[in-house]
Amino acid sequence: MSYDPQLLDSASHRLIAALRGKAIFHQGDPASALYRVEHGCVRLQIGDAAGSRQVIAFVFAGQTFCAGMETHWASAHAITDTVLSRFPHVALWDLVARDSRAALNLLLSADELLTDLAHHLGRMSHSDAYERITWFVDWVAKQTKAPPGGTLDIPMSRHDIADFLGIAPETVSRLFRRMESTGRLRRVAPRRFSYHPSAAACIAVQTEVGDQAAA
Amino acid sequence: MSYDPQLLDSASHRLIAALRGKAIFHQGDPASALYRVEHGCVRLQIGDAAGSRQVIAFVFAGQTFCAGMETHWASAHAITDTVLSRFPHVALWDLVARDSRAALNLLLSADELLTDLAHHLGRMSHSDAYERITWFVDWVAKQTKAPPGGTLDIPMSRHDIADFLGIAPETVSRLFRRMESTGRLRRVAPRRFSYHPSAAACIAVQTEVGDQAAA
DNA sequence: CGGCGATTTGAATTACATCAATCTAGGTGG
DNA sequence: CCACCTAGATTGATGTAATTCAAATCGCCG
Repeated sequence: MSYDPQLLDSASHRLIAALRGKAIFHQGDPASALYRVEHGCVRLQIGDAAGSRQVIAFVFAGQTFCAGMETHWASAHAITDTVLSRFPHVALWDLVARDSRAALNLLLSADELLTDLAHHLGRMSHSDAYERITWFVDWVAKQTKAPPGGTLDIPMSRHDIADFLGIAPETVSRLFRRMESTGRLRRVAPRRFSYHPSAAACIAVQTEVGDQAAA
Repeated sequence: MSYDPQLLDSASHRLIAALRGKAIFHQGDPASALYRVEHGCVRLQIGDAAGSRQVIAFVFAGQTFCAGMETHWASAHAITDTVLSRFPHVALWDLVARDSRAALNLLLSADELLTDLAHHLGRMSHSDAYERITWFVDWVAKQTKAPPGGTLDIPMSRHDIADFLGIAPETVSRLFRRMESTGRLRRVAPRRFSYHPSAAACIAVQTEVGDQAAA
């Protein structure tokens, strides 16, 4: 028994588009719907009074998201040009009344986000910056179904990645460079790489030897 | 419209006791109930393969908790001798069928934990260790309704606090010492303090002057 | 009283942030 | 179509908060 996004299709909804960088909803605004990403990528974030920003999650095609039942506890922004399905709350209650599986489905999807967040919290504490970046790249590859050896698009800015992983943008930049030197990534365009997950360990050793020779 | 823990009382449940240090459930075990802390304090945590531990939340009297609908994504342990109400899932579904408010109540409580976790994530990234500790102490004071100027019990170990805030136990110890030097806390027994939240800023300045004189 | 885990303290190290200066790509207007 | 322009990205140098390792101390419980 697991989460089934297709179940939502029988609820009333409409497609909406959001251009790159545009807000889908703002932290503090009243919440009235649940969303599913059909195409593109969305960023969920909270901001505090001091102006600092925490990116809570990136949502790729196929995933649903919301942030609060009554008031949005986070903002949502389109990272790329994005197409969304919007399911108003009333349509969801209607669906739940017609199909009891839907209620369980909603609870399971909420639980899924909770689990993700809990594990992300653990990663923030117990992993160093390089481990976080490598995890992040592998995670994006999985979300976008990028094949090993193929092309990997990482559509968000270095700043977004930094605010997600809790490190400085400069450090993100440096660690991407490090991943390239291990052969795990090769840059083919800005925010686009070729992805070689297996190349990590062995080439790292070669590079160390090379570094010593250079020094 | 907000969360109402009392609504649960009309669901079938029984009281259970957990001695200090005992597990209430384990990460990975099948989940079959929701719990409410009647007396004492509970720790929710996840552990990874490497043996490192992330404390997700501390739950005080009056709060409900669970970790997953089907499988527990975290373990729960009693920090002090604890009394719990256990609400089996079947009793909850029964309640939901009788009282439609209950379903919304469950969703709201899940959302509350999600919000807490999101803000905790932000704190871990954007606050330094001392800010985290002061926040934590103030938070425990609020949870346990400790009055300013009165006694504050902080029942969890330094290690638990460290794994919650993502810092080393030694650092926790040093920062508690720092809070004592500002007058915000005075130690009256192990894990028991007298609590002076307003004393923070002004006495901190006095201490700096004193430090300079001593140096 | 003795033992053992929890806590505290100290000294040395380091990973990361910060500050500041380029560099690059993509969009815009002439 | 090209030159500019600006936000994002990169790179280097420097500082520091917090970890780590190690040792002493405390407090609880048998």
